[in-house]
Amino acid sequence: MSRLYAVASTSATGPGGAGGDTGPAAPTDPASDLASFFDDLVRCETRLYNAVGDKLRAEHGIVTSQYEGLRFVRDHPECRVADIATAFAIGIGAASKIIDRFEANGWAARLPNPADRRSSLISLTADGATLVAEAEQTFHGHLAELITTAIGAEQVSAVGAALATLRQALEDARVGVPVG
Amino acid sequence: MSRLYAVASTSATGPGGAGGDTGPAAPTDPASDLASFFDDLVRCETRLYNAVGDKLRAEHGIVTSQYEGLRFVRDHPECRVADIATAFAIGIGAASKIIDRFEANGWAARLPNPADRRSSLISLTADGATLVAEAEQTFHGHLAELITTAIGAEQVSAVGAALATLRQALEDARVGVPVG
DNA sequence: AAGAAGTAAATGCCGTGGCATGTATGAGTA
DNA sequence: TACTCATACATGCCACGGCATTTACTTCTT
Repeated sequence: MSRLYAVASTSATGPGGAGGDTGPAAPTDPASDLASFFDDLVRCETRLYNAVGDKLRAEHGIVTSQYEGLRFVRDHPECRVADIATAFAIGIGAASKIIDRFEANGWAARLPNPADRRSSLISLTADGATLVAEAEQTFHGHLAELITTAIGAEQVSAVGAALATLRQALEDARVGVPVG
Repeated sequence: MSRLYAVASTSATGPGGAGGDTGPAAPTDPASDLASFFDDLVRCETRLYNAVGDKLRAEHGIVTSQYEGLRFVRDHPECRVADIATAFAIGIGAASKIIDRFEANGWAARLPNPADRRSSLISLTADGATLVAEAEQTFHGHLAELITTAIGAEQVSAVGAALATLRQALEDARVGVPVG
């Protein structure tokens, strides 16, 4: 027998969006709206993250989180472990382990921090730089394929702007930062 | 000293690759745009997911993924393990283990499926229904607090519509579905 | 009917992140 | 200096998901 997929609450608000019909009663219940928003956000993120990761693994032997970490270290040379944790809203321990693996793979190195011997300055090795440069091509290409076939460039811009605003607000308020 | 946070957005064309950029006043390089879009999407998702999870754990002893699973089972009574895997774009094994934990906690039960003895029909117990109803209040309240203080309702609608479209496209194309 | 092939999901191993704890170092104070 | 407190990180244990494998059942083919 046929099964329902992800019908759930969500998307039901429909493309009409702005107008918002919603059949029987309330035009747009704010709580439902936010729940749908969150749901769609999480589902899009999961699938895009998975799909890009599949591609990155197949072509470069890394996954999305590693790609993101490599790119961050490249763009922030001599960063510290805590910087990585902050940027990705993960715990310090997790960030430390990410760098452990980068070092084990020869992609990055911890250099002594002369200003503070508790921490290290992290930078990519030549291998790491090569890897991330190659992976970036794959990443951009596949992302474009996935997104632009589904929504238009102007929607990407609009959503991107709103998400950037939201992101900034969450970061400023230190929302959703793990403890350790 | 204090370190930069996640600047990444559009500035990433840094050293090395400079080459043929579109120029200083053209912030709409499609590849960069999509990368920023993805980055902001992932960061927003992570922080919201973490923040809501903190609240849910504090007040109900569950985390976001469990809340989502409970809500799905409530909204899809007699669903099967595969339905859960499909809805959340996770593997069958992971979905099976989620239900294992729900059962262990007394929140859901596997009932025999008369139409196919390989699978079970999953439904919430009374405890599970109570829990998800309570958690839903927390979820909605906290989500509203986090989002509406950052972006306006019309932006939520616009972004939500675009994300719903994207989500639908990704689901239709079976993008980002794990194997197992 | 019998065998082959496909499907649903349970299980094991592994990698990864969260959280708690431990350890070294730096900063502040008397 | 000595003492206290805060910081930066490393490490250990646990929970969870991906993937591979296994088991039970169903469906298809002949």
